[in-house]
Amino acid sequence: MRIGELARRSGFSRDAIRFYERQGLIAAEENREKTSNYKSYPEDAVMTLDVVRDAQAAGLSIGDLSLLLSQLAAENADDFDGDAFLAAKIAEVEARIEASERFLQTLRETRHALAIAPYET
Amino acid sequence: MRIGELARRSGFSRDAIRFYERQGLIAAEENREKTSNYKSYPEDAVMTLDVVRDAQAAGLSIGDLSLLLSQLAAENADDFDGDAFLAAKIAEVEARIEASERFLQTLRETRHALAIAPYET
DNA sequence: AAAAACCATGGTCTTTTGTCAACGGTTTTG
DNA sequence: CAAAACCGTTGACAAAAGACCATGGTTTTT
Repeated sequence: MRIGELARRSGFSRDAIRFYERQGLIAAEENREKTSNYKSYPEDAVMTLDVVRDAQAAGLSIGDLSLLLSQLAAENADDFDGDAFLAAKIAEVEARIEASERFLQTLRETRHALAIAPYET
Repeated sequence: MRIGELARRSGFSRDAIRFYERQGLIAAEENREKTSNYKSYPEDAVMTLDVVRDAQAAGLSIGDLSLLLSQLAAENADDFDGDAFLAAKIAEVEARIEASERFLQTLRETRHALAIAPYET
């Protein structure tokens, strides 16, 4: 598919998609449309971008994601300890979720307090 | 307390604290140390910064936080619908937690797959 | 066949969240 | 008291994650 369709189906802008491609998160298919010079993206780019969305929500940087995804598709698992990296990222995300839940609690309590006494001066 | 102690106790750098102060997240006490011109921060700034840390982990921007905190200390709840804002932020954070958990699952599955077959080419 | 919509590339611009450096004062410590 | 550590202010700089614009081609629609 071309970038426009990918944008529609993924919910990202074309510019964002091009940016992700430059960062190595997704790749266009090898052979461009010969006549037009248009790029073509594989079906699974949509799924990859879905993961990217969640990963960003979880606080990962594009750089981290780039490492991870290249890791998944890696042919040489030698030059990089994937397990340690994964373990570290898992711990980070867990910590972020815990902090988010603490903060959620704060928000809820605040809301409650405002609902009870909205006109205190 | 002065900024150095606040930095030690909160875990933020002095520069970050000054930045937060400019953004209105915390405030120094009114009267500076007369002779020295040093600022003095109240005890509860430490707690505020703890909340700031969690809020950032939960994906809130400084701008959002600034609104929220000013809302909490507001004397006029009129010009701003605090409840709607809180409700929106609560929904956002909940969504982010859900996305984070989906991604966490992806990470764990990936780790598992790598642990089982680390040398696949 | 025009017009409208799409695409690639390259470059600039923006926002957010700080960091760093410099300068001149202040406080604490040896 | 001198050195070291601290403080305020200002201003420059930086990295991340895109948005935006211009240019010049390509498809699709009318």
